[in-house]
Amino acid sequence: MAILAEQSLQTNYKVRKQLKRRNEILDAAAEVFAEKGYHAATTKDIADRLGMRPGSLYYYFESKEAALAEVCRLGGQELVDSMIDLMDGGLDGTDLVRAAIELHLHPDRRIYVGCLSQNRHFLPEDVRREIKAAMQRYFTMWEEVFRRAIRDGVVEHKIVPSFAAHMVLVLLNGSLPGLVRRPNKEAERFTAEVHRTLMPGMTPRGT
Amino acid sequence: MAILAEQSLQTNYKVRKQLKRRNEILDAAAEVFAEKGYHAATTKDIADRLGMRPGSLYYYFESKEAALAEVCRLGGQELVDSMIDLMDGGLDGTDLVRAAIELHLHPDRRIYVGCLSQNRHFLPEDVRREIKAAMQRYFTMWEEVFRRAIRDGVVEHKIVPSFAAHMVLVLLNGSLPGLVRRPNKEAERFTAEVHRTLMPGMTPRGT
Amino acid sequence: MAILAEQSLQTNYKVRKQLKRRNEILDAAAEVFAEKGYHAATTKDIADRLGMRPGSLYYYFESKEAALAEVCRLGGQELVDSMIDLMDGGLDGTDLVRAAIELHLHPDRRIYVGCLSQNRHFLPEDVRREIKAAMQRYFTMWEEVFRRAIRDGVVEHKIVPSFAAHMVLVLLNGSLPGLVRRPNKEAERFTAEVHRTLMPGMTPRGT
Amino acid sequence: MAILAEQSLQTNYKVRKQLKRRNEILDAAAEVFAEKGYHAATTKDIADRLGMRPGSLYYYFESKEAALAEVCRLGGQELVDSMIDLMDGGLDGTDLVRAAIELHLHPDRRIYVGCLSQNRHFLPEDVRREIKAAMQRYFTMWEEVFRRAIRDGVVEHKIVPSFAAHMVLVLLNGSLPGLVRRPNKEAERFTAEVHRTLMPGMTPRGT
DNA sequence: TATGAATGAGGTTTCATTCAT
DNA sequence: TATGAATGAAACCTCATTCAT
Repeated sequence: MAILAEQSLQTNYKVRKQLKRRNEILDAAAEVFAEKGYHAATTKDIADRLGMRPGSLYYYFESKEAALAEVCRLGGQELVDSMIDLMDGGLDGTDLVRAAIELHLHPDRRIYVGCLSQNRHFLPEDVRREIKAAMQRYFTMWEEVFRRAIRDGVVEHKIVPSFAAHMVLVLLNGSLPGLVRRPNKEAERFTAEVHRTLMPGMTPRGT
Repeated sequence: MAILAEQSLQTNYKVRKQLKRRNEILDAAAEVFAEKGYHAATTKDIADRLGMRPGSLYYYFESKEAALAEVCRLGGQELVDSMIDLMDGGLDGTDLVRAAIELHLHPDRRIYVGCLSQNRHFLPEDVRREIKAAMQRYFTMWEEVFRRAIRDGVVEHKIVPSFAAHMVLVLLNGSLPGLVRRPNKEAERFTAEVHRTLMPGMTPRGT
Repeated sequence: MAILAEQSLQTNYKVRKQLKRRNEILDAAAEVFAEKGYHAATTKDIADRLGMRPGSLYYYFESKEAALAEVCRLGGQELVDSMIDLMDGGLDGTDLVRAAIELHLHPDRRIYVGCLSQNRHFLPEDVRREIKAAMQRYFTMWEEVFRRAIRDGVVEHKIVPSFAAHMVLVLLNGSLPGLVRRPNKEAERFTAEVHRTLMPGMTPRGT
Repeated sequence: MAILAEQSLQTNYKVRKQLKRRNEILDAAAEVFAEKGYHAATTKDIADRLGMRPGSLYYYFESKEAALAEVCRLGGQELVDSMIDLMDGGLDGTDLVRAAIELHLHPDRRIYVGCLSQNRHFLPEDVRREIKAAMQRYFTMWEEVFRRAIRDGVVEHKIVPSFAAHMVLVLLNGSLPGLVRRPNKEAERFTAEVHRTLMPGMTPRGT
């Protein structure tokens, strides 16, 4: 039994190590895809960033496309999950909107979200459908964010939640490529500025 | 002399015809580049849209990259020129902002602007610099738009023109891919909605 | 109308020329596949035999696999068609068997049949099914050949047609790789010898 | 001395164990090579069949090619050795031919012989020569089988031994791929049927 | 003016092989 | 003794580009 336990520990360690490497590769892929776009990015670009040879990537992924799929899936999942947490978090008014913006631009997610927003169109039909469903959920929650903000009186009630959500997302996604591979400070400043510019505009007058 | 004149006329006609074809090709290229992105777009995609064979494109352009350069140059030029006209046009307040938005999304320019905003990073250094300069001028005029709007009291004076310009452009460019190859009605509706959502948010309170 | 006719002629000529080249490539592919086997054969092997570069093959075929599929399809079709003609040709007894052997080893078909018999297992499911159906028909006709030969008294009635057909085909297919790329004389001699060795063995005693 | 003897015993055991594993690998390799052909077979295919990883095979073999060489060598050796035994065994007439067929299709050898007959062409020159020599001897003994069969009056004297040998071998080898990985019953039935179909055909009339 | 055919550079992918552990 | 990870050569394939016609 002692041996079994030891083996299990070692196996566990190996699996963890492999998963770690896999994630490093995913990170590199996400970064390159987000920066250059899926088609302009080569497997060599990804490998270079890891000090590997292109062929070695295939030890972890079936294909370049499969890596893209995984990045997009993870990105979507992350976005949805953390947004669910956020909605349950009891924030309200302006704080909720700001937190949602921060969530979208969060450094840990930035490259995944950037990759996702730019390149999901290149995925095969079935994966695309899956991703689309996640993004739908995410979008719905953004609408809810604005609905709550309106309810809390920090956003003008004439504003249509779905359109506001659309605009914010375009705005954030469009700014992502510029933020990838930049110091976090810059992103934080950007977040603040988005919030400062957006919110007063949406705030009801006479407040 | 009569003969010479005739020749000249005919030459003129031929040149015009050639130029027309060249423009058709530019349109097709702009469209495909805007839709798929430069690297995902193939010369065959472009040729197909014209009922041609890929090789024939090279009668009009030195390379795929040269076509991209031309599209971007023209797009930038167009944007700058029409913006200059707009600034000289005597519009003020809300009308000016709305006109600037319309200008950016104008059907005749849409694919060129869409191509430009997505793909200029892929151009060789020298062309990129040229394009960048044009975009700088364009950006400066957008700042001026907001400065005037603030002066006219239709935009909150706390809003920073440069940041407002940046956001509007990201917003418009990010929405372009969804508008290419769609009926104009949709784009018009979109323009209106952008304006309606954006402006109240920027309008000073107590007005 | 004169122009149209001329165009049509030219088009016709071009199409014929393209088809001819395509067939040359199919021949080369069939030859290489038959000699080395599908997996050992490289696109370079095929291209070399044509004085081309590997990439150029893709002007005519979607993939190496598609070329294999086409070769197998054509080989199967040819075998079935010519066997149908043979069965309708009024030959009987020994002549029929000999003609069927000759048909299978015919120089025009040799490489296609050799390729088909060796490599059809490597085709994707759907093509394989199609080929299998053709081979089934072909096999059935071979059974009929032996049935007629038994009826005509030149083959012992104790012999089971299906098994005889199986054996002859294994024998012929197994000999094909050795015959590809050899002077026809040799194949003719081989055919004769197969016939001479096979038939007396199958002939009823007391004749 | 006691210690030394113990060590020696242990070493002996280890060597035996290693040799056993080596043979298991050879079996797996032979099987895969016979089924798919040398080039279509991957080291992973072989390893999978043994519950190993491809890299581990290299503990026992220098290369994939070396494994093929070994399989072919062993197959050829086995064929020759057992054929020598057979020729010395005092069988005659029909029994000899049948025994030779059984020998060639014997379950213990099937995959080795199948691999050998299909893939020896892929071996490097020197090994190929060695194998060829063995096959020559084997072939010569098959001729002798037919010569004896003719002498014993069970095969028509008009039949040329060398050609008969060639045909039988093509027939048997061509049937091998279909028999690998099938229950032995089937192979036995096949052997019987080959014999039954072949022999009456070769038997002299008026017997 | 356009095209059919070919090219070659460069990309993705496979896989036998190596080696530290 | 076996393996996980990596490698690199070589394969397949794509596509911008050329050029004779």
